[in-house]
Amino acid sequence: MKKKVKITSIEVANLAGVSQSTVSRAFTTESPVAKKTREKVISIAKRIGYQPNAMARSLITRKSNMVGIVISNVTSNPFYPEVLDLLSRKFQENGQKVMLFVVHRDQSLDDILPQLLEYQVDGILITAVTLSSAMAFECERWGTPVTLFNRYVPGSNASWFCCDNIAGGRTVGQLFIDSELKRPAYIAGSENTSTSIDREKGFMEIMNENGIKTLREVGNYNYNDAYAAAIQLVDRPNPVDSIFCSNDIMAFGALDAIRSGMDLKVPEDVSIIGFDDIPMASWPSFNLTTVRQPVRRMVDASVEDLISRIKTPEKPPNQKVIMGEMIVRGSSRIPSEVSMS
Amino acid sequence: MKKKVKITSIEVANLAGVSQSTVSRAFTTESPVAKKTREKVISIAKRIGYQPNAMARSLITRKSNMVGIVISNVTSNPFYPEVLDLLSRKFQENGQKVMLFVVHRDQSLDDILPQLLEYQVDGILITAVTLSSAMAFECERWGTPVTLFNRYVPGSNASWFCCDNIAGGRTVGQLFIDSELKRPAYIAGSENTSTSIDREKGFMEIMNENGIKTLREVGNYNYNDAYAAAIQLVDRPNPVDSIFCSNDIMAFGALDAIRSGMDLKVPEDVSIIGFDDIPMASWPSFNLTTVRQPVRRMVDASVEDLISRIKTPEKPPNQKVIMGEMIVRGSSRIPSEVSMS
DNA sequence: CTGAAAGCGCTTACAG
DNA sequence: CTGAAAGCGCTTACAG
Repeated sequence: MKKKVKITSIEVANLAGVSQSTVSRAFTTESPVAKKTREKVISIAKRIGYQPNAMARSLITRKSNMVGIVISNVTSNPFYPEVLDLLSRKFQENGQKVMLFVVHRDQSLDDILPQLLEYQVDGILITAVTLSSAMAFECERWGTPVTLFNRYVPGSNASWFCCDNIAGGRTVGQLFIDSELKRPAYIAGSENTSTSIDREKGFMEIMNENGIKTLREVGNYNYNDAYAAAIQLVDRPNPVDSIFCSNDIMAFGALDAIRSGMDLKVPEDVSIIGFDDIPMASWPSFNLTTVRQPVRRMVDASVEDLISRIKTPEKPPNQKVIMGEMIVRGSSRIPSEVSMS
Repeated sequence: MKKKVKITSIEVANLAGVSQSTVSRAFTTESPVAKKTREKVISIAKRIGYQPNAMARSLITRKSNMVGIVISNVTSNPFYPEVLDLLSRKFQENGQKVMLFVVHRDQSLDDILPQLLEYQVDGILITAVTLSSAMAFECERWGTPVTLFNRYVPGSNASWFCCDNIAGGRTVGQLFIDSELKRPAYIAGSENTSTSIDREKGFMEIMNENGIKTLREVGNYNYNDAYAAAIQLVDRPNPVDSIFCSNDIMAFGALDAIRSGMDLKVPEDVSIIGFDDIPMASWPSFNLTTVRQPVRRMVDASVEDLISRIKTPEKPPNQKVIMGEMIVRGSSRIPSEVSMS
């Protein structure tokens, strides 16, 4: 490969017979340059393959036009690739470049955020990862706004946007009750995530209000653990007749466990409801009743919040909960079936 | 949010009673600094929340320690989130930050690569996207190495690493033949992708060698199109008895179409084989026979190639094809069944 | 509208 | 081992 020869604005200036400042202005839309001068500069630049160096520009303007996205579970839950796709598209539309970090179980945000700050990102969007309040403080000290997607940190001044997980859990509980299901269970995601905790909270509230006892297993937001958990719930003296899984992937595991593992029928023997409404939920193999997360609105809200706080740093953070929607498909008994029988 | 007050190395220098150069050296492992001096500087830096500005550093060192990843299909094929996850992890382990671009159908690489170059990325990794030779030239002119993952550009000096798609297609064809299937079909991915073209090529070679006529539909690498395509192939006078789908997601569509749509049996009526071996392929709902792409080896090879060409720009590009592995599950008839019958 | 000059925050020869 | 100084490639007052 050819030796890297950097072309700078000075060379363009020489070729165009103008000063370096003028070349710089030609590349900034708002700067005052004679139309003819700009055209000449641009055409020479194109010819010799010149483009302004974004590092140098960021250094002097003190904005990088980069945001950091921190995400996890890209591989274990198809919901997050979609979130990432929408987020990155929306940032691109707003002229922000994306510096990406995919977090793994063994990694801590404490190692990642400093790298983002070092690169002077204008803002940070965190999804599917919990932010410690120490790190929240660190970002605040740097003056870098942080927005959380589907997580929250009480008492920090990060913005956050969540699906209304408690309300979602309640809706599922109510549907079970309306369908006259008597032995419900909850399969939790990862124990320490607010999403799983809040969905469980809403679900249990309804069950308690109706005096219904509920079983509980942990599925860690993955297919295999949920598969095993579902077997536990059904392969017992007094088996469960309905399972609420904290996400769709686990619901698929439960579904497969009930049908292939236990040779029972869904929804006749067991009703199953998930959470997310990923595209696969509507496939005939699953046909899953689930709570649809309003991804698009959550993404729009998060990105707009972050961008507006980048523009106006004194803006206070936003914290909003957005309603999901129950999507009834074939994996759960429905109230009308009950009344018809 | 508090006003952004930037802390620079000068302030650390003043507090520590050393020069700014010494502060800089304290943050560079190889630089000569007295151990005590370094410790003092680092501790003061930590206290006041100082970290070197990566932009300024990149400007002078002429390396950004950033690579660009360009990807698409993150949402439509679970194979790519996994690729992205592994790629970004591997780059992180090598101290490279990742600037991410998710490409959509309406977008062209021609708009994206200049942004990457503007930000002075040290190298570019492109996956699931085709690189025009004009753009390949543009990167070469900038001296930025490019590595392709599962794509290739003939005649450019980009590196590339592909699964052996032709061999994979041949293996599938051979399995059909060994299983005495007589009416095979191919469901193509997106028409202009080398992956789909090469898998088809290998498959058709075997069929031609054995004088077997083959049907063909297009599934555009997505579930719904493949579902429709499978119906076409089966709901006809002389229906197909085996379908090779160019990826797993399409195989799921075909599977659901055959079972739920047409009420036929897999593999008794129709054998179905996919390509990728995404995690879902082993779920009981699908239990899919498929060709496993050696993702890990492909990722390792790509990242190592790119990093070594960043370090040593005069290195010639590598272009390698890596063997996949046939994973036989329940969605296809197998030769032994035939011989037993 | 345009140019000369200062400065963004670093790294790194050069000299001591 | 340490400091003073040049310079990375830009943007942007300032003056004309």
